[in-house]
Amino acid sequence: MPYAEVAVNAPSASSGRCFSYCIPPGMDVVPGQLVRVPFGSRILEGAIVEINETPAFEHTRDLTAVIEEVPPVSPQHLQLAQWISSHYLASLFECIALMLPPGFERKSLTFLTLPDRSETLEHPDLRLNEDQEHVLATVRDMGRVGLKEIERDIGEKRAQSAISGLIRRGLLTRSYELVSARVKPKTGLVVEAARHLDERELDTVLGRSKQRRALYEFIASSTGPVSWASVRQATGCTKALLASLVARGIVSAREVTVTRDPLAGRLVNPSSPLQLTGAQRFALQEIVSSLGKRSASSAVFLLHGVTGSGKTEVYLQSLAAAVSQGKRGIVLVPEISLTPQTIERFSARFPGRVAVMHSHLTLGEQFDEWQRIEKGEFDVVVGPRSAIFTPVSNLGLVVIDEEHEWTYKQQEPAPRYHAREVAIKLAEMTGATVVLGSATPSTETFYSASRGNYRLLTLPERVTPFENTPLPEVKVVDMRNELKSGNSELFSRILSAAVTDAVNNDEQVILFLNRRGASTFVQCRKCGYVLRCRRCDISLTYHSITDTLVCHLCNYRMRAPGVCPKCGNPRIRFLGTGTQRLEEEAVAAFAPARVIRWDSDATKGKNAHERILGEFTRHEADILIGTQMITKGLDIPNVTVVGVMNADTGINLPDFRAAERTFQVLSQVAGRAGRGERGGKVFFQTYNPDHFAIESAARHDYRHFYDIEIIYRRQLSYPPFSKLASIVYSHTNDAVCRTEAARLKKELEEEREARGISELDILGPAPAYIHRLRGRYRWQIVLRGRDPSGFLSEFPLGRGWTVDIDPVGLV
DNA sequence: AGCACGCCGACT
DNA sequence: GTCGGCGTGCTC
Repeated sequence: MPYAEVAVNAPSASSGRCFSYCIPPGMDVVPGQLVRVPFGSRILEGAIVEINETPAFEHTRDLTAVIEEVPPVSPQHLQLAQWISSHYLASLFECIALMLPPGFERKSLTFLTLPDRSETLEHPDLRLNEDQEHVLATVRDMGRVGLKEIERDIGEKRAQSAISGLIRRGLLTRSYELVSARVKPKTGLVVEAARHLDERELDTVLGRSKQRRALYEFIASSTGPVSWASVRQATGCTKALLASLVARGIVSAREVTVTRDPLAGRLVNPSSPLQLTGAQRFALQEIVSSLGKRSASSAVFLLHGVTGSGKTEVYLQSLAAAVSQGKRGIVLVPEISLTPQTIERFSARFPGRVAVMHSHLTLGEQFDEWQRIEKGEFDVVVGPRSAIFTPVSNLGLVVIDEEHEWTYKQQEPAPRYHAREVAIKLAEMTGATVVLGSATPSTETFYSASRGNYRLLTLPERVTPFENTPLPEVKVVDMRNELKSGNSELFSRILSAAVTDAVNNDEQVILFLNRRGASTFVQCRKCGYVLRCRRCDISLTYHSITDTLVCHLCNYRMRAPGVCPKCGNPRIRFLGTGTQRLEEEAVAAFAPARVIRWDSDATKGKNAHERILGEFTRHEADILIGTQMITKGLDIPNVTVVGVMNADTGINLPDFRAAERTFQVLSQVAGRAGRGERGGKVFFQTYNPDHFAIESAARHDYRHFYDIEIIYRRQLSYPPFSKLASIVYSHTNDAVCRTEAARLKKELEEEREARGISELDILGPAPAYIHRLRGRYRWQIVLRGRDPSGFLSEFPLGRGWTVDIDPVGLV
């Protein structure tokens, strides 16, 4: 009698815990399959992880059923899910769910029905309140009512108390139903002429009906089968008319599965490989030679090349090499750069063989794309971080473009995985090669490359249509001097002059506003000094209610100073200029230049991105104002001036990666200028002209940045010299939250001593950077050490705690 | 999501 | 002593 170990979709079945079930005779199951299982009083979904002759638990119940709509998860993906579950401390079922087709819903709906025996209904001394009468009447009328509907009627709280009262008295029963597949394959009617009639037959078979004749002729004139939907649209005929033709046996009609293809109707001109530079050729050779090797360990390459150095061409030719060996590839790109241009670039090189996974596709399109990947209809899958989980068999190559991007880390909900780490793990299991590409690699990745864990491939030159266009010249503008000289405008004099010049010459300008983290820190307007935590070296966050400065890692607090502690200046200001104000000031300062704004407010609605971008590309506007969004994929030769309004706000985010982020963003913005033959100028307005992140970005010098950054990381033992884990407690009451966090910290410390672990710092508790979220307060503890994930895996956290391993951004 | 269990205060 | 509120943990 075989038994199945099942990962159940229940919140308390956290981490990798499984439950044992008996496989009833006649039920055919394999590991990786989705099943329904009895769990307490409910039926839940689960995934079979293992099948054994003996159960791991004595008292087993039977599996209820197999969920047929979903193909079993492959053994490799199952293994990957287990790794994600143990490393990121997420429930195994949630991790397996990452591998399921899009649109697979895992919701359980509750329904209310009357009990079978209805004699209790007539019981005389049952006193019911108004809500209960209402619920009972509704259920009597409808037979079966969804819990959601009752809740909509009388509110969640009242519905629950009324219903539980009724159930206790035996007047009502509750049942559950699982919605497992919200999306289904789409079918459509296809018609075809069954046989061709000659002139003489036409009249005898079709009769005198003109309409009938027109419909037949339309169908007969098309070569092969056509969809009924298109025929109906063209002829205006009804289904009854079609039926009369089918009945006469001269037209055949059948239901077929229709593929919802996101690339349908887009004609691409197939592109051929481009001529490579020496460095590109070398990189390609190295990658291709690793493809052939069937070694157990993975080969990870870091392809480090400045903007425009031709990384994509190396990806394309590496993929082509993998495909020619009968293998397949996955290309991960940050969501924001998954533009039509990117997709076209890949699909042009592999016509008809590229799958696109994208959150902007309809669920139906995602579903069909996924199914076709599973069937092996594609050689290359392009998509955001979740595309790493698509069922690509015979994986040979994984490309992660812009590997430093934080969008590769899933934040919410769990599992909070990093697609880069998952890809490396998957490659390790499949023997695939990984190529990490970036102009500004993350410090961790570059460190790995410098240690020889990854192989470093460098593309030093820019390959643009105008041979060897130098990187644009960057001018760092010291805003302290502007203030001293009496200019308190947003635009420095030099930027103002450059913009005016460009507009007069019929050239275009991009003004970039770094909005992230603005207005949370205190900065001296004279010397640019920003207060930082002495222990954690992250900037202190200003809290206006208490007029204090707080460190969000270790909870160090101080009263906000009235004068600058460094130079004594009383003008300590709070930054925060919106894109709207910048737009207004730009319109006023550079009239009659045409200004458009591109930020998350301006791009609400479908195709807004493409519309605004198109407008600017066609030179219907002279100045483009934007935030982070404009740093990606904009490639407009006519842009000759790029101004960064506040280059240093990013530096002051309370995040140990703030300098790295700033460097990356500035480098990317600087790459937006001078992509045409006229070259370009870039201006960084800043209060910190000497900061190494700004300096290195201005000099286009990654190594300079890295060499300094790695020293700071070592000094403060931040990654890559340690690993971090952030654990957050959230509660509606701030004091409860703080007390619980303090209690857990003590327990963690005791556990650390008990286990004799030396390399583990426990920082905090401190209020989380977003202290209040959706009405709940949040406090966090940060663990820093060699293996915080391993430490926490044997230390179950109670209710209300969430874990984030290797957190990115404002934790 | 329910149900059992256990702890604590108010009452017979 | 006993009833019942609710907070906590378990469901193979």
